Amino acid sequence: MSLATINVSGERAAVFALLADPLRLRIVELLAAEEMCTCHLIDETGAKQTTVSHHLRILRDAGAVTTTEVGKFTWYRLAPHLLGALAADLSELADSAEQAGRHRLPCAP
Amino acid sequence: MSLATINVSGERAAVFALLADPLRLRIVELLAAEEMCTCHLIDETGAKQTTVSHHLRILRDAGAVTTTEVGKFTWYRLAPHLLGALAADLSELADSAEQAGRHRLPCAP
DNA sequence: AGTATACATCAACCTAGCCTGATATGAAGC
DNA sequence: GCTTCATATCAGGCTAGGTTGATGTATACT
Repeated sequence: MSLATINVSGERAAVFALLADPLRLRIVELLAAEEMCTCHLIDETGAKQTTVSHHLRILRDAGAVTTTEVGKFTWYRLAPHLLGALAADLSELADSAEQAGRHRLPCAP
Repeated sequence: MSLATINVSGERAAVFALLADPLRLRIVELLAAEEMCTCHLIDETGAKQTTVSHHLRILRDAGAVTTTEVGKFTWYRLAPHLLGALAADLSELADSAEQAGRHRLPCAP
């Protein structure tokens, strides 16, 4: 596998990893519906404050969310194109899987 | 958060987790292009046989791939609708994120 | 029958990542 | 200025999961 391929798969895998935790995926789903501040997310998920803050940091570090601070509240919204790009990638993958010829390569050691 | 919601997010997160490892994602990408046997996947990825076998087991257990045994070879193909369903879910999420009204809920403790 | 090949499983190790209690920071209100 | 509230960070414990060498199990070949 080429280095480029490793990197591409690695970067995409990193974005999938963002969605691979149930609580973090739930947070992303909530933010997909509307902008929310940390207190809402704690309320809606029922998770501890530190836990929610931990996952928000992961999403922030990955550039998946942006923040606006208003007084003592911090508002989170989804970064616009990250999910869209991933959805496009995944759809393309699913399509090629659908249309892939089912011929078998020779097994020639 | 309701139990149902936990489960839904949990199941979806589990599918995303399948794609969250670079090597496993690479394997899925390769299988999206054509049916392959283990030896091809080892070749293409450059990973050790046991490592590839380990990831194939995870994909098998999750129902993401199906196998056909031909002699001493095992052919893997992607399960047809798993990726498609996930792509649809993700696109829906991305769309709602795009169209979400940017009003802010009150923060009323 | 004996050997080689393809693949799976096992056991052990190691790292990444999640959860949490304690603590820090910083804005609001009195 | 002190307290309160919202949120972030830190440090520690624990678990899940990735990698790997050794080993098991078929199948194919001679």
